[in-house]
Amino acid sequence: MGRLASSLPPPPPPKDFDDLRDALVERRVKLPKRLEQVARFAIAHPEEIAFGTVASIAEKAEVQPSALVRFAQALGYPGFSDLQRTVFQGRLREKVTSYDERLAALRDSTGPSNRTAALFGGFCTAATASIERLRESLDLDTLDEAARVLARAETIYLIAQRRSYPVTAYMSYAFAKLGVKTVLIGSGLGTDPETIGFAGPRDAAIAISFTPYAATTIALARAAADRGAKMVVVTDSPFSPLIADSAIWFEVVEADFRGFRSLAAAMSLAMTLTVAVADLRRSEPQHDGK
Amino acid sequence: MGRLASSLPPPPPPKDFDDLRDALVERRVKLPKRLEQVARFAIAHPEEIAFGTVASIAEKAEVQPSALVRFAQALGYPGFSDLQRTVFQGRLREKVTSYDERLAALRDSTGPSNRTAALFGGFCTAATASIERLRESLDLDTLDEAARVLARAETIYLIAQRRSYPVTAYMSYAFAKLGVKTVLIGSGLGTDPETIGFAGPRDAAIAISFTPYAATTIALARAAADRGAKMVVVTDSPFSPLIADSAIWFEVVEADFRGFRSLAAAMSLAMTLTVAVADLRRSEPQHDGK
DNA sequence: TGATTTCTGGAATGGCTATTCTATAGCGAA
DNA sequence: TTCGCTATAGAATAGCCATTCCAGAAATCA
Repeated sequence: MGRLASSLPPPPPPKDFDDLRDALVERRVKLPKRLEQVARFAIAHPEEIAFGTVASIAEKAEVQPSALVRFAQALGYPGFSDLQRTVFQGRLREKVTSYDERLAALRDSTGPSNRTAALFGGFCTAATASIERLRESLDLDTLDEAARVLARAETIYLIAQRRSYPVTAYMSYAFAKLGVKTVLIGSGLGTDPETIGFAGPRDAAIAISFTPYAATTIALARAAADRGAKMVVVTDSPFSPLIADSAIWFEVVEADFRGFRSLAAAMSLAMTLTVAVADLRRSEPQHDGK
Repeated sequence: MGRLASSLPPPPPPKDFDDLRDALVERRVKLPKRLEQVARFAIAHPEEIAFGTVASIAEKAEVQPSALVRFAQALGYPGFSDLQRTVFQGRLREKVTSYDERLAALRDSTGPSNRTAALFGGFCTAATASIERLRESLDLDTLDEAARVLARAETIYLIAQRRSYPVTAYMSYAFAKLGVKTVLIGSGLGTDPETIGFAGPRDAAIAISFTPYAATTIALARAAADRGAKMVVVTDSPFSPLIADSAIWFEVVEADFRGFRSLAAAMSLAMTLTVAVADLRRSEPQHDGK
């Protein structure tokens, strides 16, 4: 017995949430599969653990109740209830009381001591400001119309370069997942003009460009429009050269910070269009496999 | 019966802690002596009520267990457990997860007649919520460290697939504009493993992946790490397989709406890293033309 | 491969829980 | 005072709770 005890120097159980989190993240405790699953759930949904009962938590984590108890015991607690009380309920207790203090501390330390922190704050602010502005200015009827036009199209061409390219790249991915046929222009293979040549009156194109408007985007958008494709344009000014070709256009003015404009508003609009089109297709199928 | 019913319009039970507090303080509910005592205790020690059992609370409040039940019923709740869950546990939950709740509320309120408008609102909320959450949880020291490591690198490899690809695509563009040498992986040419083969100890790599982690991203990140490149990882869980290869990692949990996760938080982080690295390079040049 | 240990699912169990019930105490009105 | 009513204390109870236990499935090792 003495030998057995000495061969197992039990590490002390984590005393608060951060302790536990660190221990799990750094794999300082090696856990079997199911207990690992419990650990994931616990880190992801700490309030569930704080307030739930063993049965209810087990159901949500898709685990047997006994697994929860074993998890707690593997960490060095006598039972699950102890873990729950000490770590998860303690975390919330502490949080509320120290909330105001943390806030005050934050306010004090907001000196420019950390330049990177200021950068991060700036970009976050720019992003949320852009989104708020678009939220107020976006015309919902135009949005609806754009979605309907795109839903009716056989193929949707996605045209963007440079800074706007990530937006179409995302749309390309999301549309594909939703089973909507698109062609992503601007992948850099140099065959874009030829690709656009396949566009026709039954297709549509989304063109995205901001000042300074990329020449190729303008040219490609015009080519698509000339071939009769319905155009949906996202740009930053009513005077944008893209608008000439399009009946449907959105004005998206992104806030900038340190000369870098946010993409957040354009992204939100893009996601909306993507899902809206997929929804419409689903409710009134017209261009399935054709 | 009609007369009796109309003489007792039962006031709706307070739905959150502030409601209850106001109702009790303003004496809008008149309570008998012992129940008043319970009310005092509840306002003074809300966490006791949130976490305790009827028996334990009763003991601390120097009251009979049944008094607690009667208290809850006097407020309009069917039993004490309901009051406890709705008001006292809800209060703590809200503090921590207000972002998710905002989203849940949004989901419930089938707001404007226009479905597309609801979509747009949802994606905007998801984006701002994601950004706010990251703003609170991001560790600034890690951010600084990541920027320094990347600034020291000769070449920065950008690894991402699918949903995360737009983020690296943006970084690739922005880094290029700032004169930082990068290699964008995942352009779909199929030569990525070979490209990663050029990475070495003097380079760094940024790998971005969220659940479900793309297998190729994991493989490519590992390959880069094996060759000695410094890794900076952006992922959504401490258990992400990417973290194994990296000392520096960011946890970015994006809110989702209709099953589509936002990219806004990851984007803000990406922009911050990009500009921070460029700033560092400018202030202490070390890897100009080599 | 087979032996041995570890892990897991699921049922069994005893204790504790919230709630109800009832006798009685308290209190205002007549 | 006595009546009528409400509020209370405390015991009774049914249900759920955390935990234990064990047979069998996996994993590990030789």
